Amino acid sequence: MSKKYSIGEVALAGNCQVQTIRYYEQIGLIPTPERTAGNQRIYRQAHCDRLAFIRHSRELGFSLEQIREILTLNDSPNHSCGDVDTIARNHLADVESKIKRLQGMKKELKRMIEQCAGGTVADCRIIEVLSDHKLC
Amino acid sequence: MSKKYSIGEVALAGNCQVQTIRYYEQIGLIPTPERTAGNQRIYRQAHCDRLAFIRHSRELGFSLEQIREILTLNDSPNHSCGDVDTIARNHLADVESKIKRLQGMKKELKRMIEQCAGGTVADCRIIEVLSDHKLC
DNA sequence: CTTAATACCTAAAGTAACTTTAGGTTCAAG
DNA sequence: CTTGAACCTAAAGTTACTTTAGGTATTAAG
Repeated sequence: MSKKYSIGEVALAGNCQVQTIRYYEQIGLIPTPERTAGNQRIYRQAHCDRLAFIRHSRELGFSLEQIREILTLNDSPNHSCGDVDTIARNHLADVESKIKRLQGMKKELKRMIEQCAGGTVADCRIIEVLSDHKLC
Repeated sequence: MSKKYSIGEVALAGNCQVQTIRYYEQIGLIPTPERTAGNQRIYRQAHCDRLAFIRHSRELGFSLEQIREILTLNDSPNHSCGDVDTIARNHLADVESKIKRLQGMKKELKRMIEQCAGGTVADCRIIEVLSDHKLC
């Protein structure tokens, strides 16, 4: 049998809180683990991998329902990859647009910091710059 | 006086729902607007700009409290620029880290899409790629 | 001028994805 | 064998909205 891990160890490795793991178990995203004689959860490598996948996907901006979808497909692996592909492609477009806008914001913040040296907020024009109005 | 807008027009321009605007008003992020004789909200350009700023910032991942902070400074423009500078610098660091992580995501999503080309999920390495386990 | 379809109003409850709190139990070090 | 850290459950709280329910206002059509 593979190595055993406590919930605390798994949380540390998965970069989340202990309660978050219990929450994922509660909503059925992670299978119920074995328990010790004293009722404490015992995890194995497979649990760690699954949690890592979930946490990583969350950081990539997938919703728990999207993740559940992918995991379900993965759990019954005779599905075509196309569904996953569609989800990933949609997300890629989203990520690229976010990067673009953040780069714009970065530029503006830098400009602000430079210009801001010593005046008052009246000269700062943050909102004007960032609201970027076209409609209305 | 500047042009008047209904809440529906402002919502459309700001890319959000009508209720979201009322919510922002309720939590004090947007000033209470004038009303028609029949009690309906009337907005001006300044409201639209403020909403655009909020929505834009939200899309870029800032919390309402962070946004409130910047707006508060902006609303009392006799603050020294030092306050804004500090906030701006913090935001800049935040933005830069967001960009970095999004670029990581982008790379992985692209890799996912490539690996995913046409097979069944059994051949699909997404989960392997995304779980990316090192710890545990 | 009246009617019907929209768009608007308030207040309250619901949602996602967690986090915090409260009140215990178990485990591991000394 | 004790004590402090880590674990347990159940429930309530949080953020940023969205949905629902039950009305009122505005506007285009007849």
